[in-house]
Amino acid sequence: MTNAVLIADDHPLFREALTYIVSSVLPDAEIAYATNYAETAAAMAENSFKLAFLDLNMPDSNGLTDLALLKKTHPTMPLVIVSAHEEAEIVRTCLGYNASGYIIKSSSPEEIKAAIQTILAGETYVPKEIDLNQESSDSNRLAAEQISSLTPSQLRVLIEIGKGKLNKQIAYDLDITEATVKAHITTVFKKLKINNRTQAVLFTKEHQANNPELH
Amino acid sequence: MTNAVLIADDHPLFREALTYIVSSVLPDAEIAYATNYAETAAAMAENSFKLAFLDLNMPDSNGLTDLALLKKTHPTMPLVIVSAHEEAEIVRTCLGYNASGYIIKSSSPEEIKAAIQTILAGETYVPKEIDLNQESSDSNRLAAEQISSLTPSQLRVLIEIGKGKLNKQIAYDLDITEATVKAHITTVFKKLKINNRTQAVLFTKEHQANNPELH
DNA sequence: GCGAGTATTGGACAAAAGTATTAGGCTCAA
DNA sequence: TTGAGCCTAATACTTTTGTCCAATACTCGC
Repeated sequence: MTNAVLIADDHPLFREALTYIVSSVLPDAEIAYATNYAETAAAMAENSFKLAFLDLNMPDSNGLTDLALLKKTHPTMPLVIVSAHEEAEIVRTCLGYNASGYIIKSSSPEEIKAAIQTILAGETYVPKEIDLNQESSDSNRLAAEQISSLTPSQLRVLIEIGKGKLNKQIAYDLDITEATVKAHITTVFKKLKINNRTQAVLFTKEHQANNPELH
Repeated sequence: MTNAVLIADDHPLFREALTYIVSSVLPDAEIAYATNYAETAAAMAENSFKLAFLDLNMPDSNGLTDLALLKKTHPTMPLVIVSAHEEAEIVRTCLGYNASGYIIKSSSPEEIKAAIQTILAGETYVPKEIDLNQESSDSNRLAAEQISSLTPSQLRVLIEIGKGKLNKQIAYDLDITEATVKAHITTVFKKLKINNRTQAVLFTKEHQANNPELH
């Protein structure tokens, strides 16, 4: 069991504040940082973290598909979403993707500290003002199920489609052949019940964690 | 010169409130209503309005592309955006698409009344707390220029692409042939400096009026 | 009326997307 | 170790996308 903690957030001030709070709970923790999604994935591939904080609004973030992929590739690592958004539906949706908790950035240090302790104890944490008795909307739950049913490779391909890339480019960037890309795409379309890549783009955009229309 | 005014908004309460205010300024105005984008376009095709209020967050709205298309097809009609968003950048962007004004929904009735009077006098109105001295971001201004350079037909096709439709479906829905659709698409891509339809979807999504990332 | 810009369409073509099928190699759990 | 699921890949094929070129027609301002 390592002592490492990852903080993935593009705001320096927030990273610093969170570092301070984490240190107060885990004085001997080694804290690693990521300031964008690429660094986050790389850090998690190299190290195993006891706990990771993740901002889904980093510049290169792909929203909930990122969360799904990180959870698929590191199923046991507790992943806490940190975000400025306070909408209950967004919080519920993140939990639907198996996040271990959700911290609102404007929370007090005391509350964040309590959140960390709760999560380290193996429980999930959400701000007390969020009503979890109310269920996530049908469409959001369905989307969460569909995205969670994708394998890591399928998620990676979907994310690249969401950037507007050609199959050829995706193959090059993921270091696989175009035939493999196509095979994954066909499976993804079936699982998401869509027919073409423009609908795939719309699907991912509708399920960005920062989509205020998340209904 | 007609006396008709159009209110396009999907919130019944807001429509009612706005009706009341408009009546106080224009007692003999005939007020028409639309509760989604399709009705809005239809109403404007049938009647000529002295003034139109437009909510860009209606369920079937395509954001700023809608605004651009309505302005193209009805260049002289004063079009006022009504929105809950208070971000200055969004306001500036709407003005970049030649809206005649921008009303924040949480404004007081007095302020809205003043707004209407200003616009009827032929001037543009923005909430006084919005700083118009600061310029819209380069990327937003460029996008506004690019979208404004599109012809009505090109805008219509772009909007349909943004819904994830096939060329064949677009042709059917717009009642033109697939050859025409393709011709428009090729021109749109050149004007927007993009290469394929997934990038077109991303382009329109980035320029929805409700995009909080509008930077 | 003339010319410019726009809308429309067709045909031919190249490129990309997408499906179906098959198959080898891999890991992991039963 | 056997089977299930995943990743990979190739082949063959159809459909869709996108470009280029050419042409007709309409409208609007000058």
